[in-house]
Amino acid sequence: MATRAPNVEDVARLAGVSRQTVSNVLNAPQKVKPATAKRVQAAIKELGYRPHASARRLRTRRSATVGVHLDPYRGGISGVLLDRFVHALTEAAGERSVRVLVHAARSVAAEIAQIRELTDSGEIDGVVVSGTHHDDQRISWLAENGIPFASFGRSWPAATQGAEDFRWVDVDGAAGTRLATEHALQAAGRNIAFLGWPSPSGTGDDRARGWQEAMREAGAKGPRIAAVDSVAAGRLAAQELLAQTPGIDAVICASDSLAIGAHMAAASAGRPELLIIGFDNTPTAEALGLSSIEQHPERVARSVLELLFGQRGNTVVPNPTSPASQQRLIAPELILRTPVILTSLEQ
Amino acid sequence: MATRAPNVEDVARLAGVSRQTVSNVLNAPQKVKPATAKRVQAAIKELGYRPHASARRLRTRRSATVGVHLDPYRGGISGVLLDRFVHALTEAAGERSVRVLVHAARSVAAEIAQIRELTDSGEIDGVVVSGTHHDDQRISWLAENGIPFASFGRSWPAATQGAEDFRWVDVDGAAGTRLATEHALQAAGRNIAFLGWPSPSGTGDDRARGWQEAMREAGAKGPRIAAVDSVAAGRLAAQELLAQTPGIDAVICASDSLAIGAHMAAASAGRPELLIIGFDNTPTAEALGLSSIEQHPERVARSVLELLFGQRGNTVVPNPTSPASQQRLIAPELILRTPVILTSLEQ
DNA sequence: ACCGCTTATTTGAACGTTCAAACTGTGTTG
DNA sequence: CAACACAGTTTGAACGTTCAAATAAGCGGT
Repeated sequence: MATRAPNVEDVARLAGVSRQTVSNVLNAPQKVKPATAKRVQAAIKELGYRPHASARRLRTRRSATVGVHLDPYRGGISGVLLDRFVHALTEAAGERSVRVLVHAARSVAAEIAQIRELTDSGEIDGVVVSGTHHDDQRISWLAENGIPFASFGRSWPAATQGAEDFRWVDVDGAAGTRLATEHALQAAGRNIAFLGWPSPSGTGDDRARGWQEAMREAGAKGPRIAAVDSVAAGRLAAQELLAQTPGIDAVICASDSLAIGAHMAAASAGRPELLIIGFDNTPTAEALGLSSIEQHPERVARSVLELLFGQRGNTVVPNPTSPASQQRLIAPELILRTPVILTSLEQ
Repeated sequence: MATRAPNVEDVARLAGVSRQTVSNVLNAPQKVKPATAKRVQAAIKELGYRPHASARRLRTRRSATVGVHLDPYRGGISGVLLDRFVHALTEAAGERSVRVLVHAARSVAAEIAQIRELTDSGEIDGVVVSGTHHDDQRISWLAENGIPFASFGRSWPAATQGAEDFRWVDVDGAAGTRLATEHALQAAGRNIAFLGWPSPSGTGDDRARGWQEAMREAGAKGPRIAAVDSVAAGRLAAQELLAQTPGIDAVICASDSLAIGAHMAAASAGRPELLIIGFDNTPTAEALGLSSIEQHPERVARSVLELLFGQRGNTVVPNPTSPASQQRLIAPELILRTPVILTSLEQ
């Protein structure tokens, strides 16, 4: 028992060839005569040979591994979407033999320090960044240090500072709220409010724009209000909205948290049937039967990997130097549900 | 630009010592005279030296990396707890320089194949398993193949078959439902129902037991009903319960999904104030203000790592051969909230 | 028969680290 | 004072792979 694991030499001996030929069978099969390859494959199978990853990494100086930062758990439902993204990324990476290494840090500085350590020590070849924002330090740092990366989240104007332009995939938030607004115009009425986040917010303003444009095109008008991203804040803001503007026909929200809050407020105000549409399509929205915008994080993950590793394979592509078509917008989808109507009896 | 990264030899030259001394400064400082260590540290800093992980792994035959399987995303809120666990595991691992490699597979067979590949190729030293169940194939396979592992989820009788006993950490489900039941007995009344999952279910039956025991001790009695783990099924089951047993004072649930369903059913039945307590303390329960049992996945993660890697360090401990105290139960906590009372107006 | 060209295969070296053993110097002990 | 223990340090080798260069084999054309 516990005998040494077979290596490339053992396989070579059994197959009657040299080390390098075995290596070629695995890494460049077209260089090997089919008959030879067959013998080698048989030897590999017989011995149960598996290449030692560290030796390969040491020699090739590539790890075929990508680092993903996990944002700290804050409670609330906002983190759920990113977890779905990480899941999807892991699945897509597995299909092309790319490994996913997750890491966590409490601050941006610590995150950067960690990425530096992981790349310097050769543990990862590149990084997937998520949740980019205005003036994102990570982006410029990664670009300056020549570390290959791609992001879930676009380059918001200020973030681009220093870093030319980089590879990103994002969900077309404006298209999402446009879908929602157009549906509401048709199904509920013309007085449609938008409940979003305080400006400036790249993602938030983008989502507001879809509503705004759809309203303008329809010649309709409605109030735009803002609240920080939580159920409680959304509820408060919606409460005030409904009190001041009684004729509201629907509320388009920048997140499911806000939508849930709005739903509660609507029920309190005696309008439990009010059409409310959220964003992110979280399990919570699903549980309550709230309509929402599905981001399709699986598609985002696949695209991010394509930008970072190319169409196929597990070798990272260096950061682009000239602005090429290295950005992709994913079309979201409107998920309509019949809501569980709420009526708050408190207060 | 793009000059070769410094290695141990470069540091040695600059500090006027040998390779091995540099290595010792990093891995066994007590073997090095303080004055020498200081010189070496300075040289390391000056060059910005960082050991190459692959070379180290190759030589030591350890990767200081643990594999974690991500269960496929099924929608619903049940996966949220595991994501929290993965987060916590990543944070705790980072503190002791253990890497976390996530992988995904669509079937148990594929998961096992993946673990085999990752261990054979030396990418991971051990595995963290979650969601153990009756007759869990992974457990026996890991044990048979001598792959170090620890699990979030205990060894349910049938799962132990073949594998003696293994290292696990779990949340004391019975203690959780006992807390919930005792609170309900005191705050709501003596007729308390339990809404759980169909038997046999290791986790589910364990949670039922806490309610059962607390009720017996109080000399109280109540119905036990079952539904598959979804909001819809929970709602249906609770609807029926409330129709058949009008005197119910509270409902203890095996999950937040069931609790949300029960909450809706209660509102429908004109009893929106009925005390309902869920399990898992998901963001959804938080958003709705539902009381629930907090599992403290952070504590679980820390314990799992301690079992797998020992009190400190990043070297895996082999699977135990004799039954030692290699299991831990984490005490859950009852989180009380003032619910957003629901009344369904449908139907 | 020779050359040139391609295809197939082998050989030596290198990636950067740590292990194991050898080698110093310094103090302790009988 | 020789023998010994021991802390501190160095040296050669090894981990398993792939790169780069060298060799061998096949083959058509002159």
